[in-house]
Amino acid sequence: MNRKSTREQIVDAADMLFYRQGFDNTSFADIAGDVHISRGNFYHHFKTKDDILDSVIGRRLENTRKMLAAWESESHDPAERIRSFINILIVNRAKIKRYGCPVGTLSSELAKLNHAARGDAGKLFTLFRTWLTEQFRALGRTHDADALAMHLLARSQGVATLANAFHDEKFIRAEVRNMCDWLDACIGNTAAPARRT
Amino acid sequence: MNRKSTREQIVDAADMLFYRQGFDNTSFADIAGDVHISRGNFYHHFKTKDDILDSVIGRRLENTRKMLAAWESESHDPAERIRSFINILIVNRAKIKRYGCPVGTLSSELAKLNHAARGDAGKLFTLFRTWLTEQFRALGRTHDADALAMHLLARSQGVATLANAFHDEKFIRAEVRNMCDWLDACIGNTAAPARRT
DNA sequence: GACGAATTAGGACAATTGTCCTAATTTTTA
DNA sequence: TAAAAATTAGGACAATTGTCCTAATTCGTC
Repeated sequence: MNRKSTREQIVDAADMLFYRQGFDNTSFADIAGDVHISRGNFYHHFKTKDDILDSVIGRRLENTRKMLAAWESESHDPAERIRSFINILIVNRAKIKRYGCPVGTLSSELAKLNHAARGDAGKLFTLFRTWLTEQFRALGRTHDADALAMHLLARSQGVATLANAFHDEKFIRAEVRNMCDWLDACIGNTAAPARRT
Repeated sequence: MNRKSTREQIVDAADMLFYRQGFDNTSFADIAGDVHISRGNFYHHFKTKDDILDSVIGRRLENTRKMLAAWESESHDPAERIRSFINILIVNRAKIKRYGCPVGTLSSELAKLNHAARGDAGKLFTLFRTWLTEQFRALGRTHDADALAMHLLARSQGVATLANAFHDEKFIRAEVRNMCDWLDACIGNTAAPARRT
């Protein structure tokens, strides 16, 4: 048993619903229905809807940090670590096909809403960017590590967007192979490496 | 003078607002304010908000077809045509930085809303996909033309998403160079070509 | 200039939204 | 067990939403 606190349950449900339906499109009623509490009960745990969003983003940031730390402990090889990043597209392929990338879609939505939490959502991207940069630097690509990190980040974003638009999991697999080949070409090679498409 | 019809003005304003603020986040009041008409006037031109969305998507489809036709008439070289596609990231860089890609963000939003016009919005992607596939086929990449088209489409999507998230135009320019290099490596070469990052 | 059609303004309508209050209930503490 | 604190339910509240009705106005045509 050991039930989670109501507050935790709210953040859990909100996290999932914001991902599946979008932040703006998710109402207090939606979350309340999921958690099986009354709508009026929210105010005791969160003052505003934006407060829930802040908690959700905080939770995602924390989970992401844990995931990155896990990848670091699983392998000391930077290339293998980067492959762990690339591979989340495969691990989460079913959800990505249905709802897109949780980081990218939230960032895009909050940008359109011109929402105050825009910057906080961007921190999720920064987390991956900084971490990837470190790995590429460890690979010896000291001078263009950040550019490589951004490049890889962009490609995984694009894959998620198209996989969602075309409802295509096979495309994810093909592009993951593509990215792994690209990574192999990067390894221990400062000059122009070969690749295939 | 030769003023546009009210209906056209509504679609114009809706097109812009849906792009900048998102479809769901744009109200009748927003559009009415832009066109300077009363809110009650809408029903004479459109029965529902979804009807406006349909018109906006239809307009975007038409404009996209015109753009593709223009690129075809401007050059008979498939590679040059593909470069025209890549270059829209540069042409629209300011808007992309602020609002992301109009195709990708609409597609993502309608997916989250589970909106009926999801499929229609996807046709915008299909338009680019089919056209790019034709160009790669003309380049001699007959067996993997569609994969190359999807790959390029995904990369431009990712660039738009990250440029928006990080408010970074320089990144757009860098990735456009990157994509052009990749294209050069594709030209007249069925085997694995060289590239740089 | 008069008539009919097209267009427009203004507002009613029910539904939903986020917010916030109060009272009841449960849980914790002494 | 009794008092205090934390939690919950239910609903009020104003604002906004998309929709749709009616009356006034503008327009083109004879």
